[in-house]
Amino acid sequence: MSPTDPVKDAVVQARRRQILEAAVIQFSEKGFHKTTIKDIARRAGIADGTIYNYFKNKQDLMVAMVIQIAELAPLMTTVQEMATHRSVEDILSMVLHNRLGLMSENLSYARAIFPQVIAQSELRAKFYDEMLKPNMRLVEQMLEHYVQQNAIRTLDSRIATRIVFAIIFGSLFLTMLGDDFAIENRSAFVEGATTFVRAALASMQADSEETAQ
Amino acid sequence: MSPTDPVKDAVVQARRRQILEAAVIQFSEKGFHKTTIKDIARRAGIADGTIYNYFKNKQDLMVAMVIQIAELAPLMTTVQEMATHRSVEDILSMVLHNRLGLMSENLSYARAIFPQVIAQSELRAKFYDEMLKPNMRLVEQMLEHYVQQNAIRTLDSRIATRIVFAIIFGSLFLTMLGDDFAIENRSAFVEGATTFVRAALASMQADSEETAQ
Amino acid sequence: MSPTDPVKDAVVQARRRQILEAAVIQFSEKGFHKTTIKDIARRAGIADGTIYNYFKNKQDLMVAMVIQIAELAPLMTTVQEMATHRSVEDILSMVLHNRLGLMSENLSYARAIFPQVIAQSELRAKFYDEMLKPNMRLVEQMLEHYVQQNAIRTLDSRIATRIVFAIIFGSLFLTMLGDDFAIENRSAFVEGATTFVRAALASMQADSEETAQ
Amino acid sequence: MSPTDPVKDAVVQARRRQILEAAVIQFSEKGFHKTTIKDIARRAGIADGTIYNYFKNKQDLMVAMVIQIAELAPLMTTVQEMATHRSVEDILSMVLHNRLGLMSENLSYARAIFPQVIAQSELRAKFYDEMLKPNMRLVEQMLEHYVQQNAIRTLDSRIATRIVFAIIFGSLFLTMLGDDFAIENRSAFVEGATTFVRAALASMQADSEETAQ
DNA sequence: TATGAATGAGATTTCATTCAT
DNA sequence: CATGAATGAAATCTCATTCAT
Repeated sequence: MSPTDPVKDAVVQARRRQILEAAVIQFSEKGFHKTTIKDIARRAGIADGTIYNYFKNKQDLMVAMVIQIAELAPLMTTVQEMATHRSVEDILSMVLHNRLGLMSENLSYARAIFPQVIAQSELRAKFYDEMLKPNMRLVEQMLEHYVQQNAIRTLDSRIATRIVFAIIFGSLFLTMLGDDFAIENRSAFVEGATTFVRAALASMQADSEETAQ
Repeated sequence: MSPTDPVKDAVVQARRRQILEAAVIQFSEKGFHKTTIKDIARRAGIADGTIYNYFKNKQDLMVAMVIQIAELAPLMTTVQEMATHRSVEDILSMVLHNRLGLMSENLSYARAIFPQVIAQSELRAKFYDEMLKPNMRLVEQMLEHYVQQNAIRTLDSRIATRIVFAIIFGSLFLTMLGDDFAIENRSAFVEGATTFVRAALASMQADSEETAQ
Repeated sequence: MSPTDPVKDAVVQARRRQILEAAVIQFSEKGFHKTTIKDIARRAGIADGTIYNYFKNKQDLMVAMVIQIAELAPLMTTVQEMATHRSVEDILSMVLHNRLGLMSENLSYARAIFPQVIAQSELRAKFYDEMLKPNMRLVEQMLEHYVQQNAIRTLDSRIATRIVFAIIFGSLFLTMLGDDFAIENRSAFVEGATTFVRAALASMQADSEETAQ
Repeated sequence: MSPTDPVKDAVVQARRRQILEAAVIQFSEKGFHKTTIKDIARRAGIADGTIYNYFKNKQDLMVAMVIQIAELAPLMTTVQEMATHRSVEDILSMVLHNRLGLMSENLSYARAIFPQVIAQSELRAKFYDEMLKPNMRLVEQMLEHYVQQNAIRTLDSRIATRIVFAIIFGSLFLTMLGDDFAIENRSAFVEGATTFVRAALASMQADSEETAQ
């Protein structure tokens, strides 16, 4: 068996997934610190010690989760595909839809990782560098592109990007804080947010056109 | 000395504040769990045991912080004062300015409490009921008021409210995640967000007027 | 390995016994509260934490001791075996011999548990219900039996029972208080007590016979 | 004010009594270790620190209680008064009545001190030397006296003494263990015990007379 | 003398991690 | 690889005692 035996590799990956799934559930229910390795092992149906064959330590489980979240989120390709064909508004609508959907589908992940991502600078840096920054950069560049084409103006693209991401993470926040309305009317809320962003862009575009005249 | 002796009361309050300040700093730097009672005591310049003369236990420090944050935030009166004199856009601008300012001034508090507020349902409920819900309700009612006056239309006031609060908390989130731009260009960002919201409202209002014709 | 694996079970029982023995010695020497978990662990030759794999907490060690004392004391069967063949005096002699012997052989246990059995109502109830009450009831019923056969009279069997048990526990008490004579002349004392009880019964029986005539 | 100022002395004694009473109640209810100095101070209606003006430390409260119990129990004089006038049986009856009565009247004291008296060798020695030993010695000597007068025989006076005291402490024990019958039928039980001891003595005396003939 | 806030030593308990089987 | 008992560091919290007022 070579060190890259594909069968063994698949087994290892399956085990890692099994453990991570158990950990996500536990962390999201009880928080990182109140969850014990025993809790995770029980839920995964394995022995405590086995976890240490797949993860360096408890903290490493969190790191793996952040990485997995980052990998789970291929905003890039989707956006790039659309970028050539659509208007700014369409792109931003799509981003909002896509991200908000992703987050509510993975609410357990969010509850599991965000407390630690906020609290631990190491994890924070990882999340920012591997997930947030690339995605923001992408949207930013796209907006720059449209600005240069005079399709939109006035608003600094870095600020606009941050407003969009603020709406995304803010929505997640409201959901995590248990706001019933945001939870129960998710699709209406997503529509509303999209309309809102579209309206703002349209308005500002109109303004800039007027100014340009 | 009666149980409500004012001098003693002031001393007690001062001690509580001294301890809470030390705790906020430590929690925001190292997180709730990695901060020990000894850490807090040292930073406050007192003995470990003294903390327990002012707070029931470590968790009680968190609860006190959440309560203090809620008390620190008199959105209500401010909004109500303005509500009679200004336009919707002005009100929302004010809310955004006010809340975003408050949050970045209390970033330590945010870093200290949010990980636990997300992770602990008890704390979450306290934060939601005492801070978030009343403030959202207030903005919601104000929007309802303008809707009835035909000053704005189309957008469900509950959704609009949530978008505004999402922008607020989302911005806080980006800041807590260490987004340099949001931190370094706070005032520009606040301006941008305000402009954005104004533009969206204006646009939607225009739409509704057209529709109404 | 099933949850009732006999080998594992034996190992667990052995560990529990090892820990309990260490605890009994320490408790009897220093008392429950002055004995630390570390003391017990050291004497048992294990780590502090290991104790908690076998006992819920420190108090649980006391409970286990009381239960063990109760199980250690099969007065019942012994008495019942004899009841058909012997006289009252023989039975009571046997009970005295048996109990006094048991107690001085387990003086460490007595010193370990009685302070807590007296002080804690929960433990007191357990000791009374599982050890004292059944044994007293047994003697009581036996005396009732002889009373109905006219073999003895006059004395209320519940009172007689309590006198016998008072002698037993009182002797234990004197021993625990360090009365040298009671300790050094145990067998003479046991003989004396037996003679004493026999004499009392004989005398009262004689009285009742005279009265009956 | 001289160091033996009687007024001051009386005040000091009153304070000590006040504190000790509070301590006895608390110790008997919650046990020595679960009772805090604060508990005692509250019940006595004074401040924590004040207790330390009257007692060296918490342990000293126990010592004071044992001394007080010893002083409370003037068996000596009573016995000595009677010794010249009465029979052995009367004396022993009196001793039983007196001691059993004393103990049930001071059940709180018993519950407060015995757990510690058993557990702490220092306290045990004090109790034995100052309370138990003198009283046992007294009864012993009295029995010796009657033995020499041929009023009684056969039974070793040291053993007889211990049986009597075993009955006394054993009764206390049953009471402390919560035996309802012993508690509710105290006087019947005391009568029974007296009858029992009388009967035993009478019987043994008869035996010895027969043997002597 | 009385007070009660401050102290800090010390005990219990938890639990991540290791490692022999 | 899997297991889970053993480990012991570390943290919270209590409370007897002190001492400035």
